[in-house]
Amino acid sequence: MLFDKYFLKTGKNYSLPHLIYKLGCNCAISEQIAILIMNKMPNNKFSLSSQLTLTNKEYLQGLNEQQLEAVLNIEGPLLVLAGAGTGKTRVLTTRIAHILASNLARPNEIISVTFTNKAAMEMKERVAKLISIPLEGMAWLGTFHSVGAKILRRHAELVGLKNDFTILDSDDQIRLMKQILRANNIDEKRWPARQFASLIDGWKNKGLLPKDLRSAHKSLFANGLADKLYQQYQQRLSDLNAADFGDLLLLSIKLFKENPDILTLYQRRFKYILVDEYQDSNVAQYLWLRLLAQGKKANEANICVVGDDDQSIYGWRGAEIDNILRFEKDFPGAKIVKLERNYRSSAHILKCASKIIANNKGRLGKTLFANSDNDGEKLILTASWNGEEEAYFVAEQIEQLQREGEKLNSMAILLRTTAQMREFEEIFIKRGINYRVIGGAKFYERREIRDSLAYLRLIHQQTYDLALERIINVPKRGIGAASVQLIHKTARAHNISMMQAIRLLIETEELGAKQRKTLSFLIDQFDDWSRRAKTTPPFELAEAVLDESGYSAFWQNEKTADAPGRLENLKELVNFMREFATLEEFLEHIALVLERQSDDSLDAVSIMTLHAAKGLEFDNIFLAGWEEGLFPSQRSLDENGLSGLEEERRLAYVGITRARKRAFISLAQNRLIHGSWQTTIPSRFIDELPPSSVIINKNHGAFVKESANNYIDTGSNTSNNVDILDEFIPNPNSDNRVIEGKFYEKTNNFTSNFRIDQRVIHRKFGVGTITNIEGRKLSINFESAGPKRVLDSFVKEEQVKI
DNA sequence: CTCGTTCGAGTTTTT
DNA sequence: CTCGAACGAG
Repeated sequence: MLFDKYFLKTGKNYSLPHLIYKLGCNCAISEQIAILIMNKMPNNKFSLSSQLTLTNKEYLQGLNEQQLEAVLNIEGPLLVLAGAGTGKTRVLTTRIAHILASNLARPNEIISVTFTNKAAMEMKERVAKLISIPLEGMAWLGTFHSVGAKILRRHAELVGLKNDFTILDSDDQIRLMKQILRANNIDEKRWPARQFASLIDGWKNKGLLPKDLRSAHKSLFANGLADKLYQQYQQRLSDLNAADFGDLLLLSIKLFKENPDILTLYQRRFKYILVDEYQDSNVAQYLWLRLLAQGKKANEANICVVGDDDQSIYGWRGAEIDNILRFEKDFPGAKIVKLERNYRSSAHILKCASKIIANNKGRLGKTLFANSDNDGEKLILTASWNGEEEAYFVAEQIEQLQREGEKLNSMAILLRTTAQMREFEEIFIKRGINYRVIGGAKFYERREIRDSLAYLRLIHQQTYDLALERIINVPKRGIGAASVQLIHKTARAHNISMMQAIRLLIETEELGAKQRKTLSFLIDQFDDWSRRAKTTPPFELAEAVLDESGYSAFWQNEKTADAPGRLENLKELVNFMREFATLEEFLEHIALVLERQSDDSLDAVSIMTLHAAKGLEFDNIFLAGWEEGLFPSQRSLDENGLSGLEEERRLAYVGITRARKRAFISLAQNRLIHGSWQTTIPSRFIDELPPSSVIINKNHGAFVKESANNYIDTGSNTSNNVDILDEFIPNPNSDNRVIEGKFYEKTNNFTSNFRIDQRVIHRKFGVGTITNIEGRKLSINFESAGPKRVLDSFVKEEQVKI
């Protein structure tokens, strides 16, 4: 390079501005040189500050050396290994800002992909904040799937679709699958549609079309018919002008492979490729990226991937940790930047996380170090008698933190399984601690939302049979399986949509008189709605449809505990639609990006799975259920052996690194699993914690021993955590245990936190009012079910669940 | 066609 | 235990 020559020839330490002046470079090039100099000079004579003065770009302010290196190295392949809490998003967004500000590409010439809508949104907003460019400019910043869909829509006809193809949700997918299995006379008991759907999903994640299946794949389902069924499924999708999630990438790959001219078009267009959370990418995503990057030689590809091999926790869903491990091989000469300065957690917390993850083999190897000098608080380890007491401990601890001035918003409970959530919800309701459940059933996966969307899709596109099947008898109209079968048969026979088939059938005698009348009315309604859709704003239309179809009334009449919540969700959906000018525009976005943002204006503890916690951070983290079999999960161990264990360990790493100030790990000695009590063994991960950063809490029900100190600081104690813990494992025969100095009896004399005249909700009986309380037994007068006596743990206070 | 009952299965789930 | 799907009686 020119610079190399110059530098070697002069051998002098010119000031950077001087150098640049001499070389007459423009600003963007000069930054490259700054980096080169930094690398060339053994003791880094050019300080960071001189570089900043030089570049004088305010968006670069405050980046550390590694971050700056990741941002400024824009030419050629780059792997950024970003440990937890090291400013990964900041690097990505600043890098985009830098490319744009240096006029190296226009916004629509940068493709940057993420896994979640949330991450994509955050990036858009942060880029816009760094440099003032309009958000719409970043047309190719989005999730893998939304970008894939965008490309696919432009060339749909080349893969057997029309450009207005529908994106199927997993519900529709299963429905379609069932039809195919039925048509092939396959025993649905022995070969469930759900299982086949997940198999196909797995194949699509691996980039496999039906023709690519090997016999080992085929034999996994229906005695070797798997490829035929998969083929039929793809054919049906094409007939329906629909694609499932997997297709968005798989068909894009197919499109690129079969049409090199189109691929070239995109390779030229995308001057820079950026990928977030690369450790979570699967084979299909890898192939897709590689095709796009192949416009240039591998060592010149402008592809920048950011990720953390230690946070790869989606292997069970097809993510290939190998993608990140072999990036250097795929792109020879790739530069690797490690971000290891952690701005989030205290030193003790980082030590715990690092010690655990160090037990994994095959890592790229990073060591996080804390940014502050203060070691912070040690991790607190607590054993409880059972799950209920564990939740009790957490609740007490939360209240204690609250008394110390911590907000509920600063706390989160991270669990391995969703099944563990119930116990926490129950105690929080009893104690009046606000909480929110993150993840779980997604907004768009809820029945009421899917039903509403089916109506709207059908209004937009009357040929969308799957939607019609979904709502033809919702609310109940007296159109049962027999009628649907007949409609189906007629549609197939004439090769028309089901809606068309109904139009034919209501002119004949084939249906019962009642059904004919009902369907005729329904058809008229849909025609009317479709007409109105052209002039009415979407939210108004939706409101009218939900009302006129009787769908809202259906939930209003339903007296179950969740009915009010569902009505709330419907309102929310209608509200959300206000942002859209046309129904089409709304539906276009809905399949990929309907998410409910949580309301942080309310102070509440968050409850979520460890998986859902990735990317989030809280001051105070509770990690519950650290028991062998539960965490690490037995199934992971059984099915994936060592690699399964390592993924569980990464999950532990993710969990601990969510904490800024405090982390609490807890376990229960006994746990109710599938209805029977099991004695547990503390998780092996507990043994992997560094004793010098852990405190064992014996001020809890599990610990019968009296002691002046509430905690044992293991300090430099050589014995491992579990041995120490063992000393304090409770006596199973003792019913009375000490919690925070108070006498707490396990069962009978428990006073209920409910009060007479309080309004409560019961899972089965619905809403009612408490008339009497005896210990834990409540007498309740239910509005629909009448007076009943139930245990307090079966009812919840009537309130809108957040 | 609808409602009630029994039966069986049971991590994690970014799109 | 606790949810859904499947089946049989009105």
